Amino acid sequence: MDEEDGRCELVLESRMLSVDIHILLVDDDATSLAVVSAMLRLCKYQVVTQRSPIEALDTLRAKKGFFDLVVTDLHMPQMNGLQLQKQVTKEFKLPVIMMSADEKPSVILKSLEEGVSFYMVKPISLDDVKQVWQYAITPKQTRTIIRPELSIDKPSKKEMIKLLKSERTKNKTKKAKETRATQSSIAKRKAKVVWTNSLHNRFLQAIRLIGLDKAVPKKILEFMNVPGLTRENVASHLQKYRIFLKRVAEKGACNSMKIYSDCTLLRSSFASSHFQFQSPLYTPKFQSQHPYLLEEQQLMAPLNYPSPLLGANYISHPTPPNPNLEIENSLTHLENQSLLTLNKPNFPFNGLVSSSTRNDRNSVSIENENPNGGLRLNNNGVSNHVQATHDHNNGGFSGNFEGTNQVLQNKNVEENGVVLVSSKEGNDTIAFEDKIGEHQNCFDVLSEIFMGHNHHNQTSLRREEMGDMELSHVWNGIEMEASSKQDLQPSSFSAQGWDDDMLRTFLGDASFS
DNA sequence: GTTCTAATAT
DNA sequence: AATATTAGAA
Repeated sequence: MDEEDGRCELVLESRMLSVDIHILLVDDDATSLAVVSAMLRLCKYQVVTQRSPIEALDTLRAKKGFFDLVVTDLHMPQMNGLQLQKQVTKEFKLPVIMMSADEKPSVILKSLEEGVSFYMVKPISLDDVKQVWQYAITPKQTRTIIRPELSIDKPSKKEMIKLLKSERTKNKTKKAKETRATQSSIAKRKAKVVWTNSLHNRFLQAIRLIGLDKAVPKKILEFMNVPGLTRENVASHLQKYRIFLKRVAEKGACNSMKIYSDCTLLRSSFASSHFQFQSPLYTPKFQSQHPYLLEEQQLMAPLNYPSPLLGANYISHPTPPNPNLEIENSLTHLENQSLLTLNKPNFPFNGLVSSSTRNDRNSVSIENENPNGGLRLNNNGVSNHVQATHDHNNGGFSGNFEGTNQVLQNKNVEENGVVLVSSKEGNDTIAFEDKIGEHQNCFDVLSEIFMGHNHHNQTSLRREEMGDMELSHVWNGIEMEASSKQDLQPSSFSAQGWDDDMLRTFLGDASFS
């Protein structure tokens, strides 16, 4: 292995960090091994290759502590990828990335369930490879937010072949040249922060706590309390977020239907590209299975804040309260209605959000927790229609309607993929479903609608844990949990429960007649 | 001098 | 399209 080049440079807070990521690559197929290895090296990882999983384990034993990550093929004769993963996790506590041409959801799910960190469908793209470092052990402090911006143009097939040739003939001059060019372009611009849904949720949470009017980059950064994130990162994101708010304010609630249909179109185009599933790194269950991830919990400690209505009590959470928070200055606004206004473009529901997977379907449900009125959905037996009845006793609207029809009236439901489905009677739940493999997890659609933000490359998928018929309440990341905890506070925070404008968005104006 | 924000670059 | 960078205002 060449020790001189192959460095992965990350820019973090104006300082250059140089981190070597050592990857053990296992694949019985020689061609595949060569290609993937070349791609990894192109992205400046340190790679050791191995044709046999048995020998791979020997290598790991011989060089204990040397590797940060194992990337393995799934189908191998002596020992398959999952067996290897099990052994690697048990013996070395190393993260394992699975590769396979198999894109059957059942296979992908099985792998993730077994504890694989990431599943890449072959043929592997350079984008896949660029992401790989995030699952390595080494750059702990940066893993969740900073990605090295390896400004390499996607090589054409010809270039890839050329690259492989130069690899084989060890054309070092050319390689060194390429490396230098790449590194100089890396040094020029900072690594991009990937605003994942969870990071964005944290951003929104911070804004809620501060108040939209007082939310400026420095303060948001302080509240977000995410190591490595800079004021500039937040400023940039805030700018985008404000543009989104403006757009929503200008178009008004009626036109947000248009936003919805735009989203579904976005989804359709995404659905044709191949799927990537990301492990739910932040769920406690996942973390408990992977000791090396426990540190991450501290890294992304949930925002915590005292509830003014609960006195000195903190909302139950294992982590200590955010020391940056000043109750007197920051939370007084929560006692009036401004939160409702704030919530509107973000997360209008006073309830719990979960997404899960059941059989071949993704589903997302929003459950209204407001005890004083809200939306009630009754199962009318038609799976892609929803019936809603508002609690009349509490001064809201009432009536039955088929929401899906209203929203998707001009669309072919089959094409759109996302359908509204009703839930158990009395559950106060709106649920959405789509088909795995044909469409993106509908959670991303909801993210787009509620938060004006959708990170298409990071589709997350949750497994159902309960029985067959019930949707499980698996939190979609730690920030969702934080936000649900906020919503569990007394309803004075969001006086109306369901937001009328949002209901119009989903259910159409006819529902209010 | 620092931070914010609109504009602009990548 | 998303994020970083910059320049001038606050």
